[in-house]
Amino acid sequence: MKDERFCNSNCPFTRAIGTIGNKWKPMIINVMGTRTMRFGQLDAIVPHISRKVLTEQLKELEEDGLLERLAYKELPPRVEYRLSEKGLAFLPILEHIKAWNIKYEVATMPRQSDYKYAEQD
Amino acid sequence: MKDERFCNSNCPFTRAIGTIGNKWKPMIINVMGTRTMRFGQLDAIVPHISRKVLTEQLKELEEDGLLERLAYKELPPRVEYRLSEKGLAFLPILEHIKAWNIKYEVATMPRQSDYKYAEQD
DNA sequence: TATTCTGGTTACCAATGGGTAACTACAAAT
DNA sequence: ATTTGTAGTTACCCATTGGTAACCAGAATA
Repeated sequence: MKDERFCNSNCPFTRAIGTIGNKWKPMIINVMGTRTMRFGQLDAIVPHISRKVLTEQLKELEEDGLLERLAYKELPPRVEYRLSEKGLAFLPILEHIKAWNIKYEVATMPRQSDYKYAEQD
Repeated sequence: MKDERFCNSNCPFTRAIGTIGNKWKPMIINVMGTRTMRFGQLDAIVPHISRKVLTEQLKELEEDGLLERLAYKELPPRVEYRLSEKGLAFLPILEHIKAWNIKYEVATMPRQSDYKYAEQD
């Protein structure tokens, strides 16, 4: 859930953090990139996320205009998600974060045996 | 607390999100900017934060090399915080986020009567 | 007939996040 | 002698987050 105190702030930066300031949304946006993806794909690719949380976060991202949801009236259902113009405009920021981390990170690298989930990159 | 699953990822982006992917750290970094600030100042200026949470987040930011802590051996104690090179390098990213929000935000503005706390900006 | 497939929703429970208030040390000021 | 001021720490407790598993529709497949 979004923090209403932040979203109701008079500061645009505070409002931005209220909107995308958690760990799940940047992960989802980064995974989607310019692709159109279905719910099941996102569930499989976004690391460590559960269906419940994915559903919540996708709903909020749609409400905030970061992504578009296309539901096909088929059975079994098919739903496709893709970033809106606003969402796409956020991608370069995520690239900066990645570059920043690569440049400055000093922490020890994880052992190969430490990770169990497939991730992009 | 940081999410160890994220911080132990083999993906640099995921690790970055594990490090700064919450709402408090971007807020603290943004408030500090290039200034040197004392604990009490941060407590007063960072919106909605409590001393307990501020303590935790400052400790993690220091551990992750984003800021430096200077404790003077005086009474009453004086502690000063300022961003490290790594922390300063994160500021442009926050500026991008602010600009992104100003450009794309469509949500309704808060009524003046809605906010009670002084904030910078 | 039973299973599979998809994109959810729901109930239940455990873990985490976060707020408040009290407490600390000790010097300086009142 | 008491209050003030700083930068926390701690205990206690409530609220939020998040995980798991079960369940749904309804057509296609075996």
